[in-house]
Amino acid sequence: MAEDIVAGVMRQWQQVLPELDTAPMAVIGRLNRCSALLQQAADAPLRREGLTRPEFDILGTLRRTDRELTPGRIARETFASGAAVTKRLRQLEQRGLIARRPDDRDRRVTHLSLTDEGRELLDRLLPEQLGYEAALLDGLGTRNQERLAGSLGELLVLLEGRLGSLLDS
Amino acid sequence: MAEDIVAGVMRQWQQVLPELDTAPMAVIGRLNRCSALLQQAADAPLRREGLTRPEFDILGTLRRTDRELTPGRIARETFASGAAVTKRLRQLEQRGLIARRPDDRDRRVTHLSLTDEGRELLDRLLPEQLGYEAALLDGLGTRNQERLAGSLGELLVLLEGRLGSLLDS
DNA sequence: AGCATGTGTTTTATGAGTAAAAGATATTTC
DNA sequence: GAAATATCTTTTACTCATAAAACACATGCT
Repeated sequence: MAEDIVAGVMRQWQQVLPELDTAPMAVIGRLNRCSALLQQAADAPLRREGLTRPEFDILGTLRRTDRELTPGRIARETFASGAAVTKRLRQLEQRGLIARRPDDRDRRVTHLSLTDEGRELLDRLLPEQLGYEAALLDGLGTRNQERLAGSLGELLVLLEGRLGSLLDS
Repeated sequence: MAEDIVAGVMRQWQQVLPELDTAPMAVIGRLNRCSALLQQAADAPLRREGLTRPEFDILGTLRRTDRELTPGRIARETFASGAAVTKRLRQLEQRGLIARRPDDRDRRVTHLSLTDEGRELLDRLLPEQLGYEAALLDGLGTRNQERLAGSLGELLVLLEGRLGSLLDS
């Protein structure tokens, strides 16, 4: 069983400051490091199509909600700022992957939807992307993946809940 | 047991594309989301001291390796670009937290170390930071944290190993 | 000795993201 | 009906990170 980078870091701390409780690093440090590596590694299929991950997320959001969405709604759904969404939408529209439709009653709002081309690209790319990600996780073992997914789910619920109470600190 | 955001997204996909295998999302999607939330939430003690997380990492790296390091070495150790390290070192030096020493023989290289002030700041801040992170994880349960740390360690070993073979794709 | 090579650091140019302000228009209130 | 208010989108200004070029110098080879 090889040692990962974070374990090495924790061992270093133990030698220099033996009384330090480094336990949180085992979870948070590894989590951040895994995320960084995955984000760098896991988007290869997307990049081949000239899409960034946030752009892909917008296409996916439109596909899975299966209805028109406003820019503001997309911003909330993808946890991005309005400005970032504006830029991505412009880019996606220029590529012909999404289309705008003005609202009938409220001229401030526009509704976005996938074009046929956009849907075709996504439906082709998504299984490929998921397959690639599955390959990255291969070697963990199905049982381990399930446990990991479960634990992360609990943690995520915890963190989402705690977001509200973070305004205090 | 509440449902997390990723579970909701997976359910949406299941309704629109029932044959899609969304299993990787359960791990990778949650992992990325947790990391994003943690990075936003977990650095509060640092920010109070006017330090960014990457700056804090540099101080920590110097402290735990317990010897002088070159900028290049720090860049590799903290997974940052050389340019980013240059800027952070300048900032930390101006604040008097680190000191430069030119190499005796090779005038290209400089050696960096913590000043007394830098070490004092870190030794005060690190336990506080770890305590804060521990509080964030509280509610998961010790057993769950250990399992999570173990699974993430395995995944990390896997991903680190796979980094070399990523040049192929 | 002198020149090429390699290594380590810093600067420059560029791109991406965000917060805050601006712009546009509907809705509410008086 | 007019003015204030609210909401949604887009633009602007700024920060931060990176990649690539530029720079500085030691080392190795001839």
